[in-house]
Amino acid sequence: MAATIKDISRQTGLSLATISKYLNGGNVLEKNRALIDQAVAELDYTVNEAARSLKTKHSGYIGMLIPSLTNSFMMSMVNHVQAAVRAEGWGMSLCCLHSGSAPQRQEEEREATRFLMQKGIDGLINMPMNEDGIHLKEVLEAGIPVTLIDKNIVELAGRVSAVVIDNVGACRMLTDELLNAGHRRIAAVFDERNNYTVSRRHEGYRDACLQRGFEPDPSLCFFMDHQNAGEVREQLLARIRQHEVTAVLTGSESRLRYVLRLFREENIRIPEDVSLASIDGVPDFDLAEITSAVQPKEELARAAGELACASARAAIRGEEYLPQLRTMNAWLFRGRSIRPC
Amino acid sequence: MAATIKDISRQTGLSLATISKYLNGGNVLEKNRALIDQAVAELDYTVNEAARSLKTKHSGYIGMLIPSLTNSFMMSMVNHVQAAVRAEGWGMSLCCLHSGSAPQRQEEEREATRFLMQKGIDGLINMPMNEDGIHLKEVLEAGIPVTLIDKNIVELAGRVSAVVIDNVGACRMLTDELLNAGHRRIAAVFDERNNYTVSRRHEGYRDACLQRGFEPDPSLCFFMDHQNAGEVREQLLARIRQHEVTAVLTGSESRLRYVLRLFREENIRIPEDVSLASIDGVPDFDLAEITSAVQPKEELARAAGELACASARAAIRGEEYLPQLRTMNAWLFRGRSIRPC
DNA sequence: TCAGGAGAGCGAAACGTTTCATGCTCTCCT
DNA sequence: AGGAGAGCATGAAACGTTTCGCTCTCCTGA
Repeated sequence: MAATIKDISRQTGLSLATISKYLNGGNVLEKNRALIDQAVAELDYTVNEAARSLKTKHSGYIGMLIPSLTNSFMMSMVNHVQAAVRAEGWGMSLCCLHSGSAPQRQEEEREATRFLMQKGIDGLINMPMNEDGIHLKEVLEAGIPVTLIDKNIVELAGRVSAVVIDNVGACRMLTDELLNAGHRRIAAVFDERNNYTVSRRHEGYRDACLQRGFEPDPSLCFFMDHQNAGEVREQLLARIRQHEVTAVLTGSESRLRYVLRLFREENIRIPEDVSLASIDGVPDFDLAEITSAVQPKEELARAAGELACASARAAIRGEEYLPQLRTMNAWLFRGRSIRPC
Repeated sequence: MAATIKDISRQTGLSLATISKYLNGGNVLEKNRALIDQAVAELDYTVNEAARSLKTKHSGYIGMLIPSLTNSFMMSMVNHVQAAVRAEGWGMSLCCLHSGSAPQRQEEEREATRFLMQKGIDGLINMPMNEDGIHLKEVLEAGIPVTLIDKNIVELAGRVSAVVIDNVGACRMLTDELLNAGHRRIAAVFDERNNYTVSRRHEGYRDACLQRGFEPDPSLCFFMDHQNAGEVREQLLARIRQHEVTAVLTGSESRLRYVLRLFREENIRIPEDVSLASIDGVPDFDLAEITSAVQPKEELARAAGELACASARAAIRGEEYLPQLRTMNAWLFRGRSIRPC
């Protein structure tokens, strides 16, 4: 049976209060400190987290809730959030969603949030599916600090922390790269509409074009979801074949993959037949050498982890903690997927 | 302030014991059931897991401990273990290692095991770094059931459950595929030596050759680690250039990636210059079309998750649970990376 | 010399459950 | 009518911490 503080008390002759105080960083006399240390070592004592949780009302866990775990971006987030959080002594309780359609996932996200709350978390790191943040309402009401990662929710500004990429800048940078190579008829393939990230990226794409004095052709801008994949495919192929499109910009790893597969199936060569640039390469971008905006994934994740720990600590101590918004920049990887036009 | 069982007691006039019993699936009178249900709904009661843990000595968490989270295999494991475990009502506490070298990782694995134990877990799912399972000793002593995933530890047979791939069969199958195409001088590139999975895979490779009546040339079999990467590279290239090797077998996703990068850098074409087969493709194997043994990742992970939950439940109930060994088969994906020799 | 205060230790209560032993109330049978 | 026994309900103790309010000791400075 595991030793308890009572056993330490018995062995040292000190009271529970004193021992608890010392174990939590309080001051005790040198000789008592030695006594306790010795007893702890001999009895192989470790604090019972359940009892501590009951008393202190915090759990020692940071929850992490993400919409899926099927691409290297997410993997990196999980990996480095975990590292950051553990380095500060917190456990990480992970939930990833599995439902197929977006509305189902939104519902699942609400369930999963409740699940994590129920298990007990001191802070929540979330890449939200519900763009309105409805699922975070009760989390915040319960006084649990929330850190958004990769996707911000404007309605919650000032109430939650967030760590995001400068999506506008990243997409502008990529588009500029294509524009500099002389391309003007640039198709863009984004994820589904009505999504914070997507709209920022679209904005960057449009910005870059406007700066060159032209409004991008809206019919070249695709927001691809499960519904319209086939349609997008046809449109895109037709435009490329008719040379109405000389370059393609993909707005995410998943869309890049889709486009790469499409090109391969249709024997469209990069960059001979069409130039390509993308936000985020596939993990082995050095295999494919796609020019891409590389997100500082590790920094992003670490920052989120650290922010979450800091705010959880503040919440526990009852201190005020003001939510932070941190924005990071992607850098440009120049591959061989663009040729001058 | 969150409602407690006492509030329910006050509102319904029933005793704590009755309410607790009902909440845990016990029998109460129909009218009391209704009373309690109503009070729970009105007060928005949820059980305090910390208090429950303190009393029952279990935490509601399954720990998952993996050596890294940097390839799609691991990602799949995490993703589907999480799904399986949550479906049964358990939380998942994730730890992934980050140290560079193998000995450091082994030490980190021991630390991380202690960390998880300290946080409190009812079961542990582990893909072990320490091949001797030394880090699992105190876990088992504490009566916490362990489920190994992907790598078995023979010394622990009968004391832990395990879910693994038939590595021998998978590698034999791949080697056969190369042999059937007429290849005889097949180089093999495995992960570092002294590793359960690696030795099984090597066995499969050797088996297949022996069955054709020849012992594979040991100098064509590479066990690549951080130390000898450069050497392996030179050797392998030399052999290929001198046509002493007509096909390459890679023993893992990571080694496949290494080889693919190497070939690209050196302008070695697949399958024109050399044939290739691999355990596990890269995630987009349909891009690369490498003939590979595809592991049933999802089934593997789900089985591990379910096994862990089942044994945790048994341990909690104080029932005997006998550890299981489950072996799964990989299937062959025929790409275009092999040409007849 | 003595008031005042800092520093350390202590006892007891509290956190919200579960569970054991006991007690009560019916029902049903003889 | 009386008794056995099934089926529920209950009071109280226990799980292992933390923390509040108190006491005691010892030191400082006027």
